[in-house]
Amino acid sequence: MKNRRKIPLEIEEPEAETCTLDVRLKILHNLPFFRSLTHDAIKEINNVFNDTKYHKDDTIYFSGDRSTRLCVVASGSVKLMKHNEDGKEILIDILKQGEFFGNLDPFGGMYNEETAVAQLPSCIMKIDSENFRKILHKYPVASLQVLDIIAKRLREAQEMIRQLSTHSVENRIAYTLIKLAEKLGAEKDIGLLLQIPLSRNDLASMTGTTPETASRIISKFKEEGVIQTGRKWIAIKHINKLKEKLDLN
Amino acid sequence: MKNRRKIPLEIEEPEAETCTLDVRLKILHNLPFFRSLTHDAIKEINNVFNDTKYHKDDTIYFSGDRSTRLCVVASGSVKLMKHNEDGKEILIDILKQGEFFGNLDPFGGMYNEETAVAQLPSCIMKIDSENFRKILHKYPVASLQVLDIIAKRLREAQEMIRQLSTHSVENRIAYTLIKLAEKLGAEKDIGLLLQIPLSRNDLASMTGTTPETASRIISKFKEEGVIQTGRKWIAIKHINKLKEKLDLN
DNA sequence: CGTATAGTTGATTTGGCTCAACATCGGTGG
DNA sequence: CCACCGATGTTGAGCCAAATCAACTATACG
Repeated sequence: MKNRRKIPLEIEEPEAETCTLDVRLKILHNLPFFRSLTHDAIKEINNVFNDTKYHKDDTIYFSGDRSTRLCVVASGSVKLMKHNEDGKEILIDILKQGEFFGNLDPFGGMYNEETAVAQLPSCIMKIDSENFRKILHKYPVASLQVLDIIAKRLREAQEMIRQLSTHSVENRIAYTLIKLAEKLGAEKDIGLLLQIPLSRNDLASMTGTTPETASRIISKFKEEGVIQTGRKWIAIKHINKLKEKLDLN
Repeated sequence: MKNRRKIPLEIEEPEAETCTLDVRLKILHNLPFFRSLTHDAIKEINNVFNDTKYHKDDTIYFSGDRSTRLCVVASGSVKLMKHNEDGKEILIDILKQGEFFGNLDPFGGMYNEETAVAQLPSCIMKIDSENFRKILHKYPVASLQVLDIIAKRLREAQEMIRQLSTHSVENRIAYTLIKLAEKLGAEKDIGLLLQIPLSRNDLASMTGTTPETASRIISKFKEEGVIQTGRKWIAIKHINKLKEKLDLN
């Protein structure tokens, strides 16, 4: 009856130790905001970065920590979250290789707004935001590109606000699954497999609901044959059906 | 019993026609991101801007419009909002003199994400975002400052998301009133008067609720003596009491 | 003044939260 | 290799905050 598989199906956990000079240069070069810089510039920039490896579930920094570092995911995956006084948490974003996070405005806020946790074994390249600003100052093109990325995140946040204000939980979960699929989906025989360990709790805190409600909706989607799931994994069989759900309401 | 005044109390509606060269230069100079530029640079920049006057409730642009303009509020006040298919709308922000909005990324999105409406008679200075980028490219300091502003907006949006996910409507309204008071409050005998026409509907769409619920909460606050209100205006008598509300829950 | 718009208030309904009991998975150590 | 246990996920029942629907009042504006 229940055709869910017993095994989490090969979620590849990337090696943590991929931070050789070569890899670093390549990553820096592929960063959207450094892409247009020369090789020499990248080399120079590389010197200002240092990197740290994290195990799964290690905390990279805590919300409220005084810190002025900008971080780049060199490998692995990072969860950004906020938590309330009462312990409730919300998951802001999941970042993959090449995405950045942390503080890039040493004057505005000297402390971190969110908590960053390695979702998988990860290598994080860090730079003091003061230095990063010097780089941006020196390379205006990079500056504009960073601007675009932040602007995009702002748009996404506003879209989230719109959804929280006006859409049902079912809608929001469908939307979130689609987004995750676009970002982290890998074609498998079972469907578009989300290449991250995603618990009901994670999904709930991404959509502003409770694990119980998330579970109910997921069960419903499963019954409808739209997705397949197991413990900490989700695969989407019919992304179109999910997208249809967005239209109603 | 009800001590609310009959008259909207002097909300000064700024003149729409304050877009003389002098004023323009002054405004440009006071823009947070141009503040550090020389007078000559400002003059040069001024040439690339042009301005348009809007009456109250005029639409500056519609969500979805194809446009690559960046806008700056020279005078007046602008509402940014999104609306759903079903007509429901959310109010993203209210902007005053010196704040900017619109599209500054001509490559990312060529169309507007929100609708912008003049909340008061307003003068809006506009620049093609391509030209704005040229300016930013030329003046890296400005670029970094724009970055900081966008980053701040992102943080605010994320805070809003957190609140929508975890706080009660009463909390959110209290929070929103405090924010508005900080931004738009003017000391009057009745308290901190919010210098904008703010309907229950506006308040509701800023906090992700319905006008009815907003009205109920506002009534409650009024009974508690925390605020005074009338048609399209709110004055805060005891902002501390509002702030206390944030702590519970 | 009269009318349209904005705001209030009540009654009813409901989506989703809470609390609670139970099922299942997967890792660990015997 | 299996049994066990903690973490994770599921499901049900009851409840509550807030949405909806609806009737009504107050306000400003022409």
